[in-house]
Amino acid sequence: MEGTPANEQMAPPRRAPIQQRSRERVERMLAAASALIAEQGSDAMRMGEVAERAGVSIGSLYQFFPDKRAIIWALAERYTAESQACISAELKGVSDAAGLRRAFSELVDIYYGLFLAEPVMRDIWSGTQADKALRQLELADSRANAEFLVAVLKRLRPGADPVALETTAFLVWQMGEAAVRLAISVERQEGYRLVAAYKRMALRELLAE
Amino acid sequence: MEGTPANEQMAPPRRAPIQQRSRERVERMLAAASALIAEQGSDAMRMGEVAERAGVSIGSLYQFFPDKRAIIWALAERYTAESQACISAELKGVSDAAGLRRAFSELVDIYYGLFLAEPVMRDIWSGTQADKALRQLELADSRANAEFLVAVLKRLRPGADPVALETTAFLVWQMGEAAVRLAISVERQEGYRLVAAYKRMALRELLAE
DNA sequence: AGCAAATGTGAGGATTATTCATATTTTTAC
DNA sequence: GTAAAAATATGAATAATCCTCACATTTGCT
Repeated sequence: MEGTPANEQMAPPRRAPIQQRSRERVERMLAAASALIAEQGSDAMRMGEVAERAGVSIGSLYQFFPDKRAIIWALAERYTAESQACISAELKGVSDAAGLRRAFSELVDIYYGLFLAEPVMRDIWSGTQADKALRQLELADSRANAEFLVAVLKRLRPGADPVALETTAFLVWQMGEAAVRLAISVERQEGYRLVAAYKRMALRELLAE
Repeated sequence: MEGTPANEQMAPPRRAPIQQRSRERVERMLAAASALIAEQGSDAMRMGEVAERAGVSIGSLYQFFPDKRAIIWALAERYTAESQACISAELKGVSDAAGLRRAFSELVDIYYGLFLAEPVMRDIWSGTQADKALRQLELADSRANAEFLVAVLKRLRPGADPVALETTAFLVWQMGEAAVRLAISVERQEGYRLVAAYKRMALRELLAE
């Protein structure tokens, strides 16, 4: 599934690596792409350079990735899968307001920290909107994460309208992504303030009514 | 100034149109670009096509715009200037909570409506993050707009910490842009709910404490 | 061994942003 | 009014890249 965004308007699909050999080579390709993105950004990443650094031919690259975007998509998918697991774990046991406060604050900090520490993630997700497939992945990810939040909210406010909870959770989550992206693109000091303000704002909404 | 983002890492600057003749031609270039973006998106917009549709040579295009991004930037700048005037007018006289509620709600509706109605704006601002210069323009715009909000907040809450107000206003504004972009990329029905939820969330924050 | 499927290769096709030497028009200087 | 200077116009040619494809090699299987 990796490297093949299930999406309309995509390039012709490629074969998935079956043999051990090709699986290892695909790993090298992704590693090379990751390194290049970290160094120069995904826009400046050249397919020829990825192939060279991975020690494979340009043809091999295209054997497994239909086009340049697919490589970036594959990297993005790994990040989302990883963070989704983390989010699920953090929110799993929460069942009261204090617990939500703690877990939510923790999550935002982790997410913010990830963006600060991972240039690749920063690059990929700041260019999100330009790419239909990536945008789709982000929305799906956000919805999935919002679900965990909805589960918590249902425990906290059993009487509330489920649709309203969905909406709130989804919105809060997307606002969080936007807030973190904003925070990393301003001075560190101001970034902290913005993230803190977001936490207050989000928790006020989540715990209100 | 148009067509020349004041920014690092930009292409060599071009001459500004001085004579009547060239000013009209530049207008035609921008109109052609706008039409093409509306039809196919800025990514699919071809420089040659812009020139052809504007009835000028490809060389003339590059006489006034250093590169493709500069054309998009020039269009974006017009939108921001226009909406900034609108925002300023709407918030100018607000001096109580009820007034803020009304004006803010109005502004969000206008902004949401603009995005729904203007394919060019939608295209440009959904690709924002990918382009450094555009991102810069967006942040500057957001800060400017937040200032109007800060002015109102200072009237409403004279005792509050100015820095906190700045932070809140800036964050709320950016969240608004994110919320509207989110709203237009989901089903209409859900979009409405999300925008409404954003309004509640933002106003709760703006009027709190 | 021998066949089929999977994988590997890199020169070359195709597209497109951008440049530049040159021609034309407008403004300015006298 | 005229000549020099500045502004503007042009499009063939350049350059940079993504991606394809026809053919070579390796692996898995019987």
